[in-house]
Amino acid sequence: MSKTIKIMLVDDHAIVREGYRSLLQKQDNMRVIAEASDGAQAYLSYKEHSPDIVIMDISMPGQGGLEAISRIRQFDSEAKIIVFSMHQNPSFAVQATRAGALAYVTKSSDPEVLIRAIYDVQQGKYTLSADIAQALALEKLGTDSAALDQLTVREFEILRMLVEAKPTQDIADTLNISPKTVANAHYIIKKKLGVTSDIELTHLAIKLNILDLLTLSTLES
Amino acid sequence: MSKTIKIMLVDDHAIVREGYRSLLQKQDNMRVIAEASDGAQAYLSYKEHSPDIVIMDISMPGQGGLEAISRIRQFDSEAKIIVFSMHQNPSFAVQATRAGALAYVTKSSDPEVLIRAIYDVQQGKYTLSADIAQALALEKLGTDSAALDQLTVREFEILRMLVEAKPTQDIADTLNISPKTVANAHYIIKKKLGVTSDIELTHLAIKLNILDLLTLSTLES
DNA sequence: ACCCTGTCGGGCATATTTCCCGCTGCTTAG
DNA sequence: CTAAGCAGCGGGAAATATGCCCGACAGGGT
Repeated sequence: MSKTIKIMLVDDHAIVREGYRSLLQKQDNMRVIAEASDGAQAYLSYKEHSPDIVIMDISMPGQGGLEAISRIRQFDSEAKIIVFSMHQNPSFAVQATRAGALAYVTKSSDPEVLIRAIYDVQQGKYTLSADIAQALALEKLGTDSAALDQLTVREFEILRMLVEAKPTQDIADTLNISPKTVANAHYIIKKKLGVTSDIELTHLAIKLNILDLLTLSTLES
Repeated sequence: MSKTIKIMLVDDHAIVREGYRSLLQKQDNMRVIAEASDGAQAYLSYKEHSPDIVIMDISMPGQGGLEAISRIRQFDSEAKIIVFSMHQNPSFAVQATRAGALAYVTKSSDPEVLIRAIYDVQQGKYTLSADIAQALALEKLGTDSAALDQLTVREFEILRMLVEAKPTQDIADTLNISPKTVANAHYIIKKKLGVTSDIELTHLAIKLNILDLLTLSTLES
């Protein structure tokens, strides 16, 4: 434990970065050397600062965290990235690790879980927070749809944008690919998930907690 | 600036509470005197500590923040509550203020916006973060929930089946009309409601409580 | 080197959407 | 009674989207 671990924080909420910093300052062998508030910045900042560990949120505006993880790992295949997410859905963990993350910790975990994960990842160990590990285990037991895990990282990302009702053109723009590719992915996604209409697709997204209902509902009154 | 402002924090993510604390410590006239990680705790803790200001997240497990706000205000109609949420959706702000919050600040705002809100609320002023104020203004010019009244009875009937992902053919069969008519109605409905995709249509249906989520969600965890 | 998988997009036949139209039947007002 | 208006029904035709195919290319693993 002699060497100082250099850490980069990526989260679009300033208050959360404040929290990380405050938390990590209490560990005398960790230092926050860089921060970013979106995926694109994260990539640039990684190249500039070469941190030992990246702590990254994956639900960020624009080109999200998964894309950033891929890009960073493409640049440095040794990059050690911990995903720190609000999503309890194990499929997010699956996609994150597929994109190249070494750990997945939920924000509802105790702060010490994150600290543990940093040490583990530093030593090259893979980590899942307890709640996710359990959910993943349940999913394995055949229960419900691990159907999402059939999707590739890219497809998953496109799916998330699709079910937020983003127009094909917008998706193509943010991912810098052709609308035709998005349309093809759209088709593949429906095929893999076994649905035939966009409405069914949306239902599925709700069931699988990809679509955050809280962002839409809140009615009655 | 003589009196110290006593603050209670309510957020289910420990890391975010850490962030608040770190941030507020920098203000020498504010002190965090209590914390809670869910709505029920928040209510009990409020009664015990009588803070000057409550900073509350509203997307929490269980009975959530809105419920907690109502309960607290029922107990103390002078309670000063700031909602600090990740949701940019203005209807959250509407709901929050309806429940009795005096301010709504998004987590993507600069930390200083929260500090400002604390001072404002302390003086009884109502505050919205800039992004929400704008979104709310836009919403006024745009869609409103009475859009449904534009639909004829038949159209409404077809809409309900559509958003349940019933195939066009099935709808035609149950209503004893031609699939072509259903397709036409489908088109008219989207046009009247001002949406361009079926995914948007489904979102709208959820917002307007046409689609009964309980029939598909099976939520847990 | 080789295969395998993921990503990207062109091609193209088919299906759907979009918008127009005309027809019916029911109400309401003049 | 009669015209006007609206709901419902569905055909036609052009514009788009979908479904499914393909080939290309890059990176990883054996």
